[in-house]
Amino acid sequence: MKSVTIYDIAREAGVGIGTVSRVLNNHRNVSEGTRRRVLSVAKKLRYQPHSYARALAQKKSSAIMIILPFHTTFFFSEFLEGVHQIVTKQGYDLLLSGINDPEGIATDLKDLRLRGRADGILFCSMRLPEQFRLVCKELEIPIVIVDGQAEGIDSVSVENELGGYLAVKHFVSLGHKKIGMISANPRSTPAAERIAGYKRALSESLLSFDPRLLRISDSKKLDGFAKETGYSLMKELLSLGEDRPTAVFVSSDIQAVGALVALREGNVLVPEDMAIIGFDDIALAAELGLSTVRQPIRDIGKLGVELLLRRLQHPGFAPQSKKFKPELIIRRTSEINSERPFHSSHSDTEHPEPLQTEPTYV
Amino acid sequence: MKSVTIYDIAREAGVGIGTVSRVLNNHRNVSEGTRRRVLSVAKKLRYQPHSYARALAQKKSSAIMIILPFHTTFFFSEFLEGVHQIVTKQGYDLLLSGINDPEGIATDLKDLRLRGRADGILFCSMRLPEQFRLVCKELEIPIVIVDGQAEGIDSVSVENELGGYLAVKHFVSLGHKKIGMISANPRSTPAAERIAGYKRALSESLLSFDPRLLRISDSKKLDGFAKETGYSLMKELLSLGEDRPTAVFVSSDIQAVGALVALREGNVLVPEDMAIIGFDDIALAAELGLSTVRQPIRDIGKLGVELLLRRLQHPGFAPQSKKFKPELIIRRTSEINSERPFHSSHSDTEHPEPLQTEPTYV
DNA sequence: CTGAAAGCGCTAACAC
DNA sequence: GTGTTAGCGCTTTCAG
Repeated sequence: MKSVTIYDIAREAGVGIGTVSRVLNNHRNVSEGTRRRVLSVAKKLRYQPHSYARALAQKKSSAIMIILPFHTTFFFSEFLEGVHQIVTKQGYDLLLSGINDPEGIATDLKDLRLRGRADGILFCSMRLPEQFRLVCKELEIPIVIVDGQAEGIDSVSVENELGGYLAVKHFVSLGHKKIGMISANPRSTPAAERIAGYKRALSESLLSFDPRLLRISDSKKLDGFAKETGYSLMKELLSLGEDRPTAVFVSSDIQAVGALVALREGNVLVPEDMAIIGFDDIALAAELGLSTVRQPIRDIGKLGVELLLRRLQHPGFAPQSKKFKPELIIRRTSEINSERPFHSSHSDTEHPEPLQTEPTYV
Repeated sequence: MKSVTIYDIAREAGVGIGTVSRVLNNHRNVSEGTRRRVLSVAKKLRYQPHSYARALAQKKSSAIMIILPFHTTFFFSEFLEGVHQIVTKQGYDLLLSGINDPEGIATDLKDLRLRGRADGILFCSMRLPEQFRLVCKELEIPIVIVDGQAEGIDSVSVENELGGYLAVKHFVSLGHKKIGMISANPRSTPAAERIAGYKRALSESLLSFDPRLLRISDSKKLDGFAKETGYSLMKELLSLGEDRPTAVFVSSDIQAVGALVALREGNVLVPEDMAIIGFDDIALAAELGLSTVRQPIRDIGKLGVELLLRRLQHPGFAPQSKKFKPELIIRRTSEINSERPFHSSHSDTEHPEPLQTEPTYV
């Protein structure tokens, strides 16, 4: 390894390595003369600090590990961009750890060997295994949960209950009386909360809750946040015949996509025969004209790291649970009168110029 | 830092730290007895190795850095999953470094300080700055270029020329005579290659090349791989009036999405009045029924790291430039006779079951 | 087989 | 202000 170290530059500049270190780290108590000299030598030698050596000496890795399931494609790109943006600004590295199968998460986490590797962890969209939590506690690595919650741990998420409430209230304002819901497995907290919002809106609107109209997935896979779930549960709703709902709130966009397939197969017109609102506002939603409850995903990412970084600096704080307010995005699938019957999603109102709308990612 | 080190376990097991290290690293020359004893103590103390300390001592970080632009959303998720899968299997970490603005990439790369931080780099979807290349060379960090190429460097990409060729040949087989193309900025190699394929197919089919039908973006931003580009260039094509093409190959799906918007605004039926084929096969494409040239993105990711890891072990090899063959995916936007006039892509052939296929909406 | 010792490159006291 | 000296936790000779 011929790379240049602080020893090289110390020798060349005729000073001690301590001084070099001080200069490189912007410490005070360095005469302007030597500082300049050291700096120039460093540049000449094209010195690059060795991050791990520094990490060892400082007992601080300057890295954030983010753990997320690969299958929630909804998180990628935009979320990571938000995180990355502030992480790097603070001089941290981003360690990415994807989980292929949230079911087998415990095993995956075992291999993580995160001792000294990351100063903090961003744990996304999964239930935090108790075991893992303990390991981190022992290693004194703080965790921030994103898109989820747990007692005594910092977290940032969206007000799911409110989201469900808003969606249903919108249906009510449109005059719907029979409002159904397709939900993921309520053992997932977000799913449970969205159901709660659905129920609150119903009762507040003096609409009785009809258990037949609430279809809940018992799928373990992804807790039911999958296209297939939306498809099959919508089939169930359709089988109700005359009693089927005229509007359905679906607990995620990806399920809503499945539901729309079922509707098309059943020749049910959307939104005329059945209105649909999803949740998340993934890129697909905009393109498909799917009304939805939007999560400010990039901001969630940013706030997540901010919380984490703050805790790294002030470990004492009481754990916080931040909540973002979701936003109802009305598109074609819940419009009452859509002039353009078919593919008219670009009537989005949130952005004036059609082409500036939802930057589409996948 | 009260975490347990090899000293703790050495003391507890009554051996030297050297022995502990040997046991932990599965070295030979350790008696079965001590090995067992050390291992049990390690487990009891819940020892976790410190990755950075090890990295320092080994002069090997066991990490791969992946550098990609955030805006090529097409890469995320699936690509990272492919990479992650094999990276972790080999005991490496994944360091994610996103580039917000490929224009300012040089600056971003400067702050990377990758000395000792990563053993290798996966450089995706951007032109490799010469400066950066030199730095890596000096640091002896091998680079593999993904979705691009450069003289003397390992790379993996797709046969873009062939992709363009296939798309246009398909149009020809459908009877189209006036075939246009919307392209990103040809200073991007993939874009240039796709144009070449377009031209080859034309001449091979004895169709004369009409310069007016080839619209090329001169946008610097993302090299024109953006929805806006597709939109405005399609507007240009439409302004040709009677001379406009009856089929258009678009150099990326994301641009094709923009083009479709322009078509809808112009009341041009797809595919009746104009057929469209994109490139990439992002998830949106399936949902929108967009015909496209598919890149095996996950495999590209896998092969990329494999190349990289191989080079780490055998630095001597001559640089390789691997190419995947793209695959033409026919969907609604290039079908000749679709019974369901607009959004009826369910005739996809690649997946038998309806839910596995590309559900489109109503 | 195994213990002791010498680093890996850098930071952080601690003297001068 | 600046040089020197301990480590950080682990791997790797090198003796024995």
